[in-house]
Amino acid sequence: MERLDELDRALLRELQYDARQTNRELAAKTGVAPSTSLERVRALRERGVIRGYRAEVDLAALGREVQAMISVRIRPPSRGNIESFREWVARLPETVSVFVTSGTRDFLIHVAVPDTDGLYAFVIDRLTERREVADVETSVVYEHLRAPAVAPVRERR
Amino acid sequence: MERLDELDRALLRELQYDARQTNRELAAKTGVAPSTSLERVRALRERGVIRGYRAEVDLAALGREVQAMISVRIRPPSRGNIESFREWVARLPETVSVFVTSGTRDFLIHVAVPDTDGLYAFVIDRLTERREVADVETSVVYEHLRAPAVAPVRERR
DNA sequence: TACTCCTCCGAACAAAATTCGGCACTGATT
DNA sequence: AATCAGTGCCGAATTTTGTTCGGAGGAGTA
Repeated sequence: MERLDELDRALLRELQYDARQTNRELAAKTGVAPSTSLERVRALRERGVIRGYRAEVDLAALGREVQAMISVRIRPPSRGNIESFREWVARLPETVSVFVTSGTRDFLIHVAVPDTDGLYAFVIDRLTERREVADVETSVVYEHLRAPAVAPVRERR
Repeated sequence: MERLDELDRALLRELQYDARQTNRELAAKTGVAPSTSLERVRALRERGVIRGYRAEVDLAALGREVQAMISVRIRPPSRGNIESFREWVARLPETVSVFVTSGTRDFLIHVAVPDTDGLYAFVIDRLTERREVADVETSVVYEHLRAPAVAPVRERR
């Protein structure tokens, strides 16, 4: 994969910070012409460096006040079991994201639910309906910090 | 907080799927006039329901091929220790996100580093420089699936 | 009915995205 | 040293979009 130069990196920093700023702002902040930044960003998108643009939504505002990380052990941890569980869990409405991991647990599931009842129900109703789930451990998430995308680029010249 | 109606929800779905589509597309897909969708989206942003817009970047393309979840126990788990560790770890360049959790561990840190050496170095150099870190457990992340934002809205009429 | 409050609409205007011809630079070739 | 191809960037022209705002329509109230 083609390497990224300083301009690419600056554009990525800016777009992680605010993906909806105008191309003109992007160009001004990175010190190039709008047509140049447009072309670079398009290339980054086509190369797959930028995977997409997402609105970050406040889960609490959607009525999902309680978040948790649930670690799951699958037995036996065969490819078939891992893959089918992965597909299934990623599609549940409670699921925010899924990590497939090494170690004593095979999955780490980030869920957001309306309340603690919803959390309990998720664990004892949803998860246990899967035979391959051997072990579950739930931790409530008090706070979730995203790493502040690297500080935005300051204007040049 | 003011409740969300069907239009708000449809707009959120669309913006989670693609935050860079034009307001006109948004309006067409949700069956309202562009001025209406513009006003709704602005309100959602001002209310804090939409927290921001982010480009999703392929970490491997940035040379961070290895991801891990690192759970950390802080001793004693006093407010001072928790808060200072949280601020410190969230600012490290390796950190992708930080979960403050209940249970036997106090933190879960999602990191992305160039290679396994980088991971090892993060754990034995960075983390252990903090006195309050009592215990660390590392799991390599083989795969990270984001829950597919709910299926986009189909065009009305 | 008359009134107020909202929400949404659509046309007009301002601003942005997008295209594309051409210039400048680089490196290879002769 | 001169030529040439390839590449990346620029800026003006064009197309598309964002944004504003007056007014229409509907719901609720007195």
